[in-house]
Amino acid sequence: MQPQEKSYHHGDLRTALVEAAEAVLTERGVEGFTLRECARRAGVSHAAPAHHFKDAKGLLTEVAALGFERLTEAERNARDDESDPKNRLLGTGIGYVRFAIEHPAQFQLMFQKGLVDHSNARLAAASSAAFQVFIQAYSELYGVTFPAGMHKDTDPSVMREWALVHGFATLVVQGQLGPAQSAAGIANLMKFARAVFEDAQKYGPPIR
Amino acid sequence: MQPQEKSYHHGDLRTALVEAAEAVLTERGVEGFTLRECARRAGVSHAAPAHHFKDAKGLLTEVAALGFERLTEAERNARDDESDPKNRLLGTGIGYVRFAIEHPAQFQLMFQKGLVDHSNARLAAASSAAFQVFIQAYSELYGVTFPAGMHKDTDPSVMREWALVHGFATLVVQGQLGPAQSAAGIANLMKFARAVFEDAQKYGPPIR
DNA sequence: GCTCCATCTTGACGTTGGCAAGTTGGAAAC
DNA sequence: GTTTCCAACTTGCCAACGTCAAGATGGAGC
Repeated sequence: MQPQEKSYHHGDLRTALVEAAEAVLTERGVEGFTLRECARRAGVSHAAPAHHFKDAKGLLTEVAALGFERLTEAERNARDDESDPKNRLLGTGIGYVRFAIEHPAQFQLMFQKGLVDHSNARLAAASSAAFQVFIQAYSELYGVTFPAGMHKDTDPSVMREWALVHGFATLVVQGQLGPAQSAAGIANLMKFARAVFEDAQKYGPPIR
Repeated sequence: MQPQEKSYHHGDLRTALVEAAEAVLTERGVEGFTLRECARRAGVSHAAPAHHFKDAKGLLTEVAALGFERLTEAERNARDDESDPKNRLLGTGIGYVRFAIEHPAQFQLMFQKGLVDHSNARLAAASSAAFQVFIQAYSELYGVTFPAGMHKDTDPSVMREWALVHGFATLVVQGQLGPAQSAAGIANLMKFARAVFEDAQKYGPPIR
């Protein structure tokens, strides 16, 4: 950003494209994304991105990986907002939902098969990390341990928690629940999310 | 299908296009869908669909509405497969997941904002009906009643059930869990789904 | 001061969705 | 039985897209 915005031949085009892609996604949604628009916003020709990303999917994969890293951060932050240790798992889910609400297009991209390259190493690592925060919070709350690097589809109890949170987040993003644009709408949805998760925890396994 | 496949000027192009669209979605996924390919498969020119659907979104909306109607049927069938009345809610969820696994592209389409016209009456009705089966099964199991035509985002307990099922289904469709292509993979996932839902029910509210 | 090559540009190709204008042929009207 | 009409379909066009190939450019390193 700061170092010579107009060095013309150079400049940090790679990150500029990633930032442009995020802006396009935010403004126009996943299906409104075009590679050429990203190039325009970065101030380069339409063929320039090819020198930094193999193709459109390559750029989107980078954005998705970044999204998973931010999702992980959002989970951790919301978890650490909870003073009561019993609420740390709940908080993780709240952070998950809040990220989805605040970055709906990125969230949609991250979890949409075919739009990103799932064999990408950074993406896989970031995706796994986001899941690990979840499993860690579960382990701490219920006093159980799981093998490191456990597959996502192993334990029904962990899956129950993740599916609940992910289901709520996707329903919001997909517009199946109330409007998530205005600040009031967001606040309502977040309150509702907490109510749902608390309801689930109320009937959950005994807490150690 | 039967009546004069080649009347040339006529024929049931509307339904032919819908069937072609479903085939394209199945073969190429949501992002591989093109209106022109549908026209090709129906044996008409690329501009013919415009006389039956306003645009590509119009055709996809029809397909999505049909999908919701089939989802409703799948929920009911799986629910009625359960002899034990306590398992009728669980069965509804199983039917939901099975539909998603067997028609991943359609499922993705149905729940993707921006690809379909959400103001479409038939789509809204079909979507609502699919939710109603769910809420009905919940009511019967737990002996509570909800106002007819209740909004989706009203009751935390119902939402907890729906989000869990929808979350599991989307995670499967999005490829976050195991492979869902082979018959063995599908069977594994369905078994896992049942385990997750049973786990949730184990800790659910007291059954009347 | 020269050379090299990564970076960027220009231009092209094939494909898409959508619009406009022309064609066709069955059904309704006479 | 002929004519008229209009919904259904075709052809042709446009702008925009992603991607590829070939040429231009200019800073880094020698």
